[in-house]
Amino acid sequence: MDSKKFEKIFSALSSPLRLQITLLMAKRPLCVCELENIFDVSQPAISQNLKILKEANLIDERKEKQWTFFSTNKEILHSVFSEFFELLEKEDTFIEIAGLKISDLPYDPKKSCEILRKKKKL
Amino acid sequence: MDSKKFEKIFSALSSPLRLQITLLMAKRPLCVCELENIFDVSQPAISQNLKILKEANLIDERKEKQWTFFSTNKEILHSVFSEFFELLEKEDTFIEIAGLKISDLPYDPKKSCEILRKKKKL
DNA sequence: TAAGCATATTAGCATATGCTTATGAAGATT
DNA sequence: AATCTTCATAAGCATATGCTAATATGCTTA
Repeated sequence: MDSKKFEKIFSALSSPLRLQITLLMAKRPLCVCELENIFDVSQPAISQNLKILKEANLIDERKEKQWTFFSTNKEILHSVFSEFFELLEKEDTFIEIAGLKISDLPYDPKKSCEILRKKKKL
Repeated sequence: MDSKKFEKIFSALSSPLRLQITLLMAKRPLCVCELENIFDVSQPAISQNLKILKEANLIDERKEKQWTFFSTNKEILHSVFSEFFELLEKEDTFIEIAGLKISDLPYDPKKSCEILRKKKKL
């Protein structure tokens, strides 16, 4: 299961500044010079954080005259979160290290741990 | 706006290990000794990560005999993510540092930045 | 072509994070 | 009671993160 996408998005949204920026940019597009004044941080801090949001695929950008306007891509946010919930509800999960599915594990920790430890030794 | 809750949850889910643990525990309750064998990390690493998930309010725990079973609280996940999307769609947002709403900002960066800079100096 | 503005990038630094090993505490088992 | 087992906590360390100041890039306009 590839969860890099989720990690990137959750990580991008885990910083107070980036979360606020994301919420603001969901209302309307904003440029770096506006954001730098709205939040009291340096211009590079804004650019760096926008880069992280961009790499998480969370924002759109559009150049207009001398400015670059950034905005939150709410559609992607919605679709990724939907995917995440599908994964949460998916009936079974493969346990890579042990080469078995979670449904193969007995409910008794004594037995399940023994199975897992054996698998690990191989 | 209080966004600590969201930061905590996003941060909790931003680590590969915690994300995997969360997905597994969504399928069924698991104890520390099982998790420590499923993922190849030390027992304290599991406990510490469960603590972070617990502080984000993402897991339930239940003692049974000598074990403590942890499971993902999917209801809370759903409700918090819903709240997050409401916040995303909320029509207006207050810009604390400038003492104004985002809808008060003109669309022209030249004007908006000037307004913001003035507000900051006060 | 030069100057000015918006944004990106780099280097450097302080703090946060995430693991390990060692140890502690509480309940279960002998 | 003594020992195991399970889980939590603490200390220590390496790496990651997030800012600032300095600098570069690239576009716009005089």
